[in-house]
Amino acid sequence: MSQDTPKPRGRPPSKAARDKALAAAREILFDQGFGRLSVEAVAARSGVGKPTIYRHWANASELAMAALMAGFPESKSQGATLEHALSRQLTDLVRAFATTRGRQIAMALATADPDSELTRAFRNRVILSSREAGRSLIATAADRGEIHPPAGIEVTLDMIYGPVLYRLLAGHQPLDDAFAAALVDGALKLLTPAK
Amino acid sequence: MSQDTPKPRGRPPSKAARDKALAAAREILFDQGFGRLSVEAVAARSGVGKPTIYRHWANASELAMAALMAGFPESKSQGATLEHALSRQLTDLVRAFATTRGRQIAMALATADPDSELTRAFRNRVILSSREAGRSLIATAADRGEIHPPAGIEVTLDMIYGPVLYRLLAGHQPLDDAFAAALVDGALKLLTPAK
DNA sequence: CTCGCATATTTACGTTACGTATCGTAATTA
DNA sequence: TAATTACGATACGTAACGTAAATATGCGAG
Repeated sequence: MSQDTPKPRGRPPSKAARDKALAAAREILFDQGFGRLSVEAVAARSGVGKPTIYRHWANASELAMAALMAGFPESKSQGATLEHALSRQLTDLVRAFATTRGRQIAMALATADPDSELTRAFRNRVILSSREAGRSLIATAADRGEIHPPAGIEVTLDMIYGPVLYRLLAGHQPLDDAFAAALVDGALKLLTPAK
Repeated sequence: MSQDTPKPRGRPPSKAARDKALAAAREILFDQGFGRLSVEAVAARSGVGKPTIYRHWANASELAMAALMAGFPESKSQGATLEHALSRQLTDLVRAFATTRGRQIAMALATADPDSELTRAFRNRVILSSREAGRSLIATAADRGEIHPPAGIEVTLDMIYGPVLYRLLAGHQPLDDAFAAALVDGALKLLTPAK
């Protein structure tokens, strides 16, 4: 583990250039949308050279993911009871996805190369972190006897968090607080064994 | 209802050209993927003129949706019991989304103009038809007393069908038959009131 | 201090696809 | 026959792609 600094020679990558590109990308995403985010537009807006951007990200989609990831809130919801904790978490999550950013996230996710390293990071950070937080909430509640540990935890988690993406993409029903509350109800029904 | 033929003058739109374009689009989607589907490529492959394609569809994304829609199986699952019917339906659905087409559907959905008429049709036909089939399955089962009609039917449906899209996009777990079976279990747990 | 390296910046290039316009032709109705 | 409309072919200007070349710049190594 001592050789992880193989002595970087030459001019170091400019963090300033990287940050300027990310900031410009965020601005474009915010007021023009995902469809307008091109590498050329980011280069023009940020003053960073196009080849420099390509040295940092493979394409516009990866740049968008990086921009969307930066400053994404860590999901660390807590609460006295499982119901309370889930309620807080799902309400926040649904509200976050109800914004314009929600659709941009969906577009980035669908458009991105599924095998890319950054895509995996993006999924973990933005999509799956809430799911993992839910997993630990459930584990904690099971430990203190509040619920029985569910048999199929993976599918249970999918049934709690999947509907959010579903409504976002299909658009058949609104992403609102009532939806979050109903999800909590459903989750508890899944986690409470029929007596 | 008798005046719906306001006498179309001139040369009628060629159904042959339309079909050739759709066929070429399907071929390109099948062996090159969504990213390679351009209007120019479809025009070149089909022999249909580019302006003609634009006369039928607004852009490549709409053309892709039309191609993906054509020949999409109607979800009309049945079965003796609710469990059996759901099992058949969800197994088919999960298998359909596990193919390459699944990702193409997601990309089309995410990149399409959300307000477009064709996008709505696509959502209804490809994404929401299974959900509606599930709704009627549940209604039938409730009618014959197999289950109690759930309180929040919309969210219940989302919890059953949302996870499929979730796994497709997030890619954290496989889309396989075991997943479908576990979804059936979860659905029944939601639909069977705790005694 | 100077050398050499790796990156930044700028400019330019060839490619692809976009979406539109124009053209002459084919098909259909009045 | 005349009017109308869609067809295929072709060409155009624009936008963005991703890469290359040339020069400038920062930093460690000798």
